[in-house]
Amino acid sequence: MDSSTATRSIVDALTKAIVEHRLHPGTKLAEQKLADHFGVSRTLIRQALFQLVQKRLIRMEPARGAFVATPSSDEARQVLAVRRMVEVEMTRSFVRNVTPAQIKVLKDLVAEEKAAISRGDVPDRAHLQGRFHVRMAELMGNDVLAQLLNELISRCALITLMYQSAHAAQESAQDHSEILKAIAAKDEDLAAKLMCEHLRHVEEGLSLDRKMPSNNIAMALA
Amino acid sequence: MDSSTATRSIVDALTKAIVEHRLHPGTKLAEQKLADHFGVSRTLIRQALFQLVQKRLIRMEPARGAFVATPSSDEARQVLAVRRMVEVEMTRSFVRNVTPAQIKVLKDLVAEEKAAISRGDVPDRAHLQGRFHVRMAELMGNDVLAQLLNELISRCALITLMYQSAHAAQESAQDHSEILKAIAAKDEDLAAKLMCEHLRHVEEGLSLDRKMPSNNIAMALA
DNA sequence: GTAGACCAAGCTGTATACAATTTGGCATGA
DNA sequence: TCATGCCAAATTGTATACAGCTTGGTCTAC
Repeated sequence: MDSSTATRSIVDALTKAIVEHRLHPGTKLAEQKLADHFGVSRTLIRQALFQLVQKRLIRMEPARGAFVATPSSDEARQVLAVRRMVEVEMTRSFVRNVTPAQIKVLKDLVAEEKAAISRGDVPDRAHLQGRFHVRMAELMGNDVLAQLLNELISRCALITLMYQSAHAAQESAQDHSEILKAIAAKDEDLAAKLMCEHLRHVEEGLSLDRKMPSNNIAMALA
Repeated sequence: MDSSTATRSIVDALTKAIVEHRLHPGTKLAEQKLADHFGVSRTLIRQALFQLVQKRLIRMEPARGAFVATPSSDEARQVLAVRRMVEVEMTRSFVRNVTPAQIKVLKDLVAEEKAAISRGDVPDRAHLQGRFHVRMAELMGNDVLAQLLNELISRCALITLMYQSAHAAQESAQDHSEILKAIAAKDEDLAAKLMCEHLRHVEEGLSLDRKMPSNNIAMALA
């Protein structure tokens, strides 16, 4: 088995668990437990953990271990400020070259998102909420942009888990619908404005009450 | 010694060597040689290499090893497209709240940059060229933005090494001067326009002739 | 009963060992 | 002369060993 794949699959599994809110902020990630779970040695787990540190999804404290990141509200605001810079311009660029097929892709995505919300599926909801934005970047054919946005949005998943009120998810899906409508109408200014407002809504929707973390790693990764 | 620091210092040293053009695209990074150089075991080297993969500064081929990244011209264009999205908006935001002290910081930086160019110091030049942009983000107090820009600019350092013609560096420093002038005049639109044009200049300045890599790791890291 | 010291168990940080794969060169044969 | 096959050396991928630190609890002293 090649190097990348083994470590990478661990990184992906942990990333997914964190983004989908199955591993909560503050949860300790003990190396031996993860090693047992994945059936590998601690060597590979450590390699994966170091990569997650760079993705800002976990933090490592010297001699104490790895913990799921707990972004501060300051960090939350900064991430969203960056997303506004990037995504408003991305939306403009997207509208200029959008095709009907691309609109359909996004439309289906919004439908999935709403379905996940209405059936109360937290992992799917958290995942799909971000996919709308990443998918737009992918459809533009700019992989660098897509990967960058994917990172920012992974961090946002942690942030919304910590700070976002429950009903804000529905509002978010509705925003996506309206943005998509503006895109379909090729109204660049409106789409950009709605995207900007959407991201402001998310920021404004952040409150400061944290939920308590649960520490059941095995269940989260099952 | 704590985990982060040991591995991190290796990551930093290698990042610096790559960004400052002392390690050229395509150079093989043999683990044992790096381990000997840094006086540590391969374990730590591998941890560092995996982090560099995520920063897109190197690539790892299964069972073959790590090599300094050789970004395609497509990737170069995509990175610069993202930088335009981010930095045009960043410039606008910066102008709105800029202070005289901040302008002085950037002014000194441009002076350093020009000095490095005129004395033909390639490492300093490569490093300072990017610092102008990162410093602006830092001065805004948005660490997330600063780190993100730092990553994009590290990749750009590789790109300009591969594709940028020699005299383009001077042009770049001149652009920085003019952007700074517009910022000092608090002319938001002009500063944003100049920043956008600056990044377009960089992109247009890319040609497709690659330089040959040299493989002397020890000298590059000395 | 509380505070502080101390010890054992567990965990992290790093090095080393070993299996599996690649690489480069040499020999062989067309 | 050039292609092919094969073997030794080197390199990567993973596991394991071990030293040092952290943690949690117990025991003692006040």
